Amino acid sequence: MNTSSAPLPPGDKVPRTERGRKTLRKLLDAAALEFGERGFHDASITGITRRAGVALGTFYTYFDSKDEVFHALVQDLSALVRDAARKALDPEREAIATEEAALAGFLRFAREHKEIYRIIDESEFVDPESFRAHYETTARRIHERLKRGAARGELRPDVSEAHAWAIMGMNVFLGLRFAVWNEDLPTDDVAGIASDLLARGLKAED
Amino acid sequence: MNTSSAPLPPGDKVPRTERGRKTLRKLLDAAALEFGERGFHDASITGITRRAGVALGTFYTYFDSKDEVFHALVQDLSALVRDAARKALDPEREAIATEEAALAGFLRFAREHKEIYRIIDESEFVDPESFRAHYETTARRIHERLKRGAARGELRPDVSEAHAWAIMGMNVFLGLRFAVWNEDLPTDDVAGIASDLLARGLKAED
DNA sequence: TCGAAACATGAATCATGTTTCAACTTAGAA
DNA sequence: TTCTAAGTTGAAACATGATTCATGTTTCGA
Repeated sequence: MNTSSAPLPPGDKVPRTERGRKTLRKLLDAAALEFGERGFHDASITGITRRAGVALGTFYTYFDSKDEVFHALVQDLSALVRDAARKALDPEREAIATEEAALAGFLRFAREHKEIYRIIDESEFVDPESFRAHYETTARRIHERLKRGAARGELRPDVSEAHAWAIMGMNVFLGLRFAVWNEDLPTDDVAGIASDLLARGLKAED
Repeated sequence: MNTSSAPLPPGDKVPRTERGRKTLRKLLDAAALEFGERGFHDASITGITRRAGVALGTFYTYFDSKDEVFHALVQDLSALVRDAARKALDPEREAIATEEAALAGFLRFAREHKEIYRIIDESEFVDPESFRAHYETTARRIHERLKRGAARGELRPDVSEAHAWAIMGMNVFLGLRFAVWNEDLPTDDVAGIASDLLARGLKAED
């Protein structure tokens, strides 16, 4: 299910052979399923190894603990989300259209990977450092884009970190509502509404 | 710490005497502390009863399980948040100023009650029904306000559910960043930036 | 003042699921 | 071929902490 090949850092237990790398990959993919489906608390190592088709003990060849897989997983998935969003970008595009494209890409991704969404959300409680890092990095990236837009004269010159967090929150909640919980509106429509909000605000036409 | 007097519904274990009601209140307040500080998983019933100053067994006079206290707590706190936001409202105010006031109230509240923030967030995993209900209710309330603003001609006539979710997401993430994680900007400044975004969008002045 | 219903207690029981470990298999270098 | 490091196995040991319950204590209406 997960095809990222980014080298995961599971402490000192890095696999040394091809077989090892494959097993590690199987475990991570199984963990994504297990955690995504049952949540951290209800997930069990047994469930992970069963899904991965390996014995219970094998798990401890690659991870020191339940918390550690979760951490590795968040790193892995966080990178996936980043890539998905980045793929939707085009530096030529105008600033607000860029945000629209990023959101549209994010929504499409979220629909395909609802588990990922849940896991990153849950990292707030299981692995707070990663959670914080994930959102701070994301916000920083948005802020960069906004500043670039301002420099080009497309956006107001006072775009700030708060604006970036506002946009990110918007995106996350729109994703929750229109990708994870319900798909009653096309992703492009949702992204369109959001970008229109960024462009013109909500005021009635004068 | 919690002064709400809303009648909690802990199943069939409603206290019948004054003493009982007091103990229940102590347990709920203790639970808010324990869950807020350690998260659902790391929180223990022992921790709750210790904080409440009662014996372990007493807990089960009022709740059937750990999940049930958490549920009762989310109901309790969700009502608190609602009240806090409502208090900041004034039907006379113009639509966007109303949203600004609501956010400002929310941010102040979040700074005072960081645990509450965490607990409601964590309900996504421990008590998904309540989580969903909390945000759907909140979004509905925002949407109502927006429609009222549109009817008064202050907002665009096409304000939608998506707008409500966008605003809610904005508020939640601004709360996370500028109330829970860091207080480096006055709540009113943050609310001002957000309301300005709603009013004019991000485009450069023409 | 009395008795029954409420409430409180905390040691003991239980359930669950993580982690260890000693024996075994596989891969691949010499 | 042979040897060794890497990888695999799953039953058993452990840890943790949620519940139970039999025994007091308190409250309060009659």
